[in-house]
Amino acid sequence: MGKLVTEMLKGTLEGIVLSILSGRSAYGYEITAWLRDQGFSDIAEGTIYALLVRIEQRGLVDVEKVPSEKGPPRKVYSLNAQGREYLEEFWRTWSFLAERLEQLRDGGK
Amino acid sequence: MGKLVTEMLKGTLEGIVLSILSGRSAYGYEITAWLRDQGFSDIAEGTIYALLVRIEQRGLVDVEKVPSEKGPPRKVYSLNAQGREYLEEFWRTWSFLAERLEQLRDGGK
DNA sequence: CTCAGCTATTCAGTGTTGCTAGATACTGGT
DNA sequence: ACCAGTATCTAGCAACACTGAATAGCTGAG
Repeated sequence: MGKLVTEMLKGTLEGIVLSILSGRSAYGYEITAWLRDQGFSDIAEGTIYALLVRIEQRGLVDVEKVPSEKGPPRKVYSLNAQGREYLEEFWRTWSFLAERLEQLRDGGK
Repeated sequence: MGKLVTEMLKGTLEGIVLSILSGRSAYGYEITAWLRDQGFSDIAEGTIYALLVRIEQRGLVDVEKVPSEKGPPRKVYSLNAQGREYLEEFWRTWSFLAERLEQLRDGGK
């Protein structure tokens, strides 16, 4: 991919991560690995950590420090009530945008 | 809408505008008005003009100055071959992202 | 004629976001 | 002791959309 996907991720990456956390708790390293698996090949390590700090400060997730056998302690994030609310708002916004774009794609044919 | 849609527009607004131009030529004021009609209520005037300058500099559009009966001359933009190519790339990237997101939305249920 | 209001474009400054690139820290195997 | 894999954090950067204002041309009301 490249620059195009990078710009598109602005605004959506946050929703993606929250969406992952809505299914199960997870920590940064794990989320990054999972995203790479899903084809987001160039998502930078640091990006996820910075994003997690942000959503924590906004109170969308709860954090728990869990010791790991394989390295430094993990910070495990889980979506809280406020986060769920925000995620719903995210999906509404996404739907709005996706609809308009699909319309444009068909119309532009 | 608000901040959420603003962030999501980063990267997609460009595709939206190119997509509009793939159907017919248009000028900034016209595009802004059309977008507002489509529900993008808070797209700023200046944003579209800045975007048009950008895509012009990247050689994705051709420009023609056309006198207007109702005001200063219009800068009418039309998509050129390079722009069409770029637009296709945009749709590929969009599809990639949209697919992943739909998957997440279903999975997160 | 002048001023308000619509048309039309431009620009400097700001905030948010993801990336780059590196530092830091803990564990286990050689 | 050293290295690889796990795990997190940080400072500085670039791109993009928004804010708010300035500029400029035309028309119709007063």
